Amino acid sequence: MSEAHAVPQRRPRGRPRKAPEALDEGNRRQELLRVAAQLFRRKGFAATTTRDIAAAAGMRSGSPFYHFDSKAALLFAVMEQGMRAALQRQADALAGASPEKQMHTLVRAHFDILLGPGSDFIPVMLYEWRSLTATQRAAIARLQRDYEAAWTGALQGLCETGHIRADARVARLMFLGALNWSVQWYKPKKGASLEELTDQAMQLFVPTLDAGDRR
Amino acid sequence: MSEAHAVPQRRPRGRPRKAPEALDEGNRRQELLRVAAQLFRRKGFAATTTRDIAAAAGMRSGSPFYHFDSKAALLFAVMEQGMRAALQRQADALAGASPEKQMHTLVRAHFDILLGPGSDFIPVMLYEWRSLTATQRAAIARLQRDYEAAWTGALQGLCETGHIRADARVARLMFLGALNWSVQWYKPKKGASLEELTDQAMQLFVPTLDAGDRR
DNA sequence: CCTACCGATCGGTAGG
DNA sequence: CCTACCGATCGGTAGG
Repeated sequence: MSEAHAVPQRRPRGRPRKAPEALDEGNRRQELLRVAAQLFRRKGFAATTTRDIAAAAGMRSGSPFYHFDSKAALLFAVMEQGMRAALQRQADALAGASPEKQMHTLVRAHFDILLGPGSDFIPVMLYEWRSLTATQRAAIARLQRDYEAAWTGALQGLCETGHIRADARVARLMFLGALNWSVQWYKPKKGASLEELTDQAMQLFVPTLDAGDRR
Repeated sequence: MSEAHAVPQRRPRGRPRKAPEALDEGNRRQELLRVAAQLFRRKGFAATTTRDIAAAAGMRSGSPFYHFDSKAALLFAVMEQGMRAALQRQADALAGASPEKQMHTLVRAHFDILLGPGSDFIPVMLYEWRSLTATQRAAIARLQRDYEAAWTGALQGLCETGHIRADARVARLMFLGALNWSVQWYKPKKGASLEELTDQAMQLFVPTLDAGDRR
């Protein structure tokens, strides 16, 4: 232990600073996003105050504005990060799957994105769309189009092979709607696992697919 | 927590009413519910001010509180009235339909409730659930259970006859989720009619049903 | 249902 | 990242 420095400086007001590590700033920002996503999901964007968010991150009321320009910027960052993570997860899953099981892979990855651990970001996107400005909306919509493209591809294949009777767009909207609704009723602890849920969804929507490809 | 049930408690003070016509007060109250539903749907409950609502109804800022105890009571009244109307519509539709077409009837009525003219009440319920108090939630949940009971009945029949492969509860959640999601993307003007949408949903969900019973 | 108003709270900022 | 603070806004109320 080194002896305490006798620094003659005026004692800074407030809580003594921790050691300024290089990664610290990014960590604090990330922590803000995490707790903001959680609160936005539970209480909604408008009903969540920046003071709520600061407190949940162990900060004072003005401090979130050191990391984000505004409350609106925080909401946007939550959705953007959520969509980027979702796209990554989707791509990883599809890369290691056979073409026949594409649909199953998409559903399984989607449930993980919606209901897996730490998954508040996409639910916030689904339920706070109207809280975005037009500019923000356009940016997130671009990411969503990439995400949906994978679904359109898989669904078109199933339409052409007669496994699905509806045009691919309507099928995609209905299918994703059915899955997205699960954030309203799924309870991780009790009930089915995400694996079982995936099987049930596949059996319901593509019953004519070979059981081997359905799972 | 406020007692937000729609108890029309009359305030003792205030200017004596003009013409004490029975319908007049109800009309203003009904108008408030209508514009509140519209605003709650567009901007969300927390982001809608009671001043917004008053202005949309052509009133001054304090006047909504003559008709409703609180903003929370207004939200509850919107959802309650929406559910009562939905139950009525569902019952009417089922009363005049053959048992085989039960499923088609339910889907068609549901689209009407969600997307038909003047249909802001149920979308508000779907997207502002978290803005209710626990007591309010319990009251609306009771109405929802009645609404879902009709679906459970129809879906159990389809499970037993092999038209649907999943347990009735999961099937109900997935179906209603798929339909409910339509409030996010359906545009009344362009695109399919509600009748066409119903046919597409039926073809997607119950492809093995006879075409005659599907429509 | 209007006028006039209040107390609380909110997003955000200056300066360190 | 904190302290101290501001201007705006909000839900709600008293009294008529």
